[in-house]
Amino acid sequence: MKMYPQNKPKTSAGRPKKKDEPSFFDSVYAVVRQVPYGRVTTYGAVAEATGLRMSARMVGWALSTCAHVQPRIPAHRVVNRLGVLSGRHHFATPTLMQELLEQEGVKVKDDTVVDFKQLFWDPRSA
DNA sequence: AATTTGACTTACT
DNA sequence: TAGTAAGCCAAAT
Repeated sequence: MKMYPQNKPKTSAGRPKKKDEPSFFDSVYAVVRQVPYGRVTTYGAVAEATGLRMSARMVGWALSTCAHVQPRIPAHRVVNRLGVLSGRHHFATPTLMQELLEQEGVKVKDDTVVDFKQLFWDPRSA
């Protein structure tokens, strides 16, 4: 059940196989990197920003690979549409994501971002 | 090569 | 109001 990629995906951020064809992952990374400090966004919003609109699942997959990608992606700023830290268990430690958020001034309670609606950052408003 | 799973979301029953 | 179904695309088994 370990769906973790042993090898870097050929479409990883660092090595796009096609120069003129930005991969889905690259787009995700680009968007997530644009998330301001102390703000959060959702998988759906990122997916929409990348053109995949509702394929938010892929955003999560892309972020799963981001852990070993060079330009470290602030994946802790990406939560599901409810503001829940659904991906916390994919970090180095399950509590890392929450701690990172709290470090940035984002209050997290019960694995959910407090005032998520206010802290939500829409990629389209970049 | 086909099937299953996955950091999700929306819509229908 | 809650539960179930489908959609999305890619990687792993």
